[in-house]
Amino acid sequence: MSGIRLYDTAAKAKRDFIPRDPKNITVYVCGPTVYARAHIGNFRPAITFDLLVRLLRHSHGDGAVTYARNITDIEDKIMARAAETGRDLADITAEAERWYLEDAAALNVLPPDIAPHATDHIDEMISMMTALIEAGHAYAAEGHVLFDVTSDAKYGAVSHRTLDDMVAGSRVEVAPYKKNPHDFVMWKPSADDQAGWPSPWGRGRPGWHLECSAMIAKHLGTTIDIHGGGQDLVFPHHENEAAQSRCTHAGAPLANYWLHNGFLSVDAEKMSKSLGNVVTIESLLSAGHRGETIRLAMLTAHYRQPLDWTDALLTQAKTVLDRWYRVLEGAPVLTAEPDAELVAALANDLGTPAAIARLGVLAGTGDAAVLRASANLLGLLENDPAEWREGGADADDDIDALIAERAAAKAARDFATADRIRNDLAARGIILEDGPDGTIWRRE
RNA sequence: GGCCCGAUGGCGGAGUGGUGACGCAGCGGACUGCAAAUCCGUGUACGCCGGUUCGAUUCCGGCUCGGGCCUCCA
Repeated sequence: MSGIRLYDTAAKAKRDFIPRDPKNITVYVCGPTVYARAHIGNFRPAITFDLLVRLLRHSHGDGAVTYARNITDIEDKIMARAAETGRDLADITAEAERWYLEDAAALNVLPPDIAPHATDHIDEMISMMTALIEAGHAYAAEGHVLFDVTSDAKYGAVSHRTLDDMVAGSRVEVAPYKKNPHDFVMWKPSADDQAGWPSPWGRGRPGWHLECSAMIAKHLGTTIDIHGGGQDLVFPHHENEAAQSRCTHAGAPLANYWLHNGFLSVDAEKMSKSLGNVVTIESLLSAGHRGETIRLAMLTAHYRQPLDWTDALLTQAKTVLDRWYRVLEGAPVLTAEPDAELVAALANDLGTPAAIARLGVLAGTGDAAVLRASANLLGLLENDPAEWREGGADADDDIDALIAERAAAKAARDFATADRIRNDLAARGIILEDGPDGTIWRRE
């Protein structure tokens, strides 16, 4: 009994988390489609489920969790990018994947145990489609392979909508080769100049939903413990994954718990290219924000709540981190167990706001070891305190000299000179703090 | 039109059937040559209308507003 409770989208309720096997917990999260710089919204699931995996490892042991996060490296957006740039598809995906991993590392997002690529699993996908066709759950038509949603009595169970609901709201043009308007594509034909693979139904490429089902089955098994993603993926992506996998595996569920993170807006508006308000991790980092600041800002809201991304949010996160790091600086680095109340807060459906409030209390006690251990569980306070304060390795050499000069001026009661030095440094983003042991500086 | 989620002080953000956490900002004080940092103190909020209840922000119903999905999307 782990004491962990998680909100399961399919059950519409918080449920006690009971793993299939406490020594082998499986978690799968839909990772990025690699064709461009990822934005902060893309990293909300990455951070959320990184935290979940850290918590599961804490409660069940480091070796008890297998975490997979896929890379979607074949998709129409990627193909469009290749066509418009004339670049090789593999170049685009390799570059974008490298960017994604760099950004993830900056945010203290641990690498998953398994990072399967869609294009490495074409054979598994073809096997799955073949099995589904044989079982009467899918059919081939005009080079496509489609899933027959009417063949699956449980279709709609994850997202809580029925085929009747969908028909009522449908405004989709029905492709002529579909038996039912809501049948979805698992395989589609590729033109000669498009990326494609040979298959029993002709040269083509997989649909997005199929990739995840095939990769989960191969790497994690028929039924996994937790499947995560953004709330926009509930339908159709996860519904379709669930249907394919369930029908391939004689009714066995794909996942026992479905977790979805809420959406992120920027200055109260949806992030979109047309509004020009897409915020990438890279742009925040080059503006001088640090990954840990971004991570804390992201965790201030509960993962299922909407979060509005603003400069004020980042500023507040930086202020709080500065304060916590001050508690660590100068304190001996001791090992400790994370605070029990903080763990309990996280165990309650990843209650990061309560956990962060608890970190504030711990900082107030001055117990650096417990503060550090507890914050580390959230992927925070992992830097060296002095390096954090000075903001990295690019410190200018003359700061110490100027501080000494100011100290001399102060000793001579030449406060005009002392204040001029302090103001000049402030203009460079260097804040001086006078203490009993002399003056230290920190990055603004 | 259908399905789902949300609405708490200046801002961020928990939580609870019965004095409404915590953080940021603000304000007052201590400290400081003055600041910064730190410490102490401090004000303001539960979208609207009904219902259940001795009592609702918390439960139920309706409404309004916002978000997600129904087509690619974290």
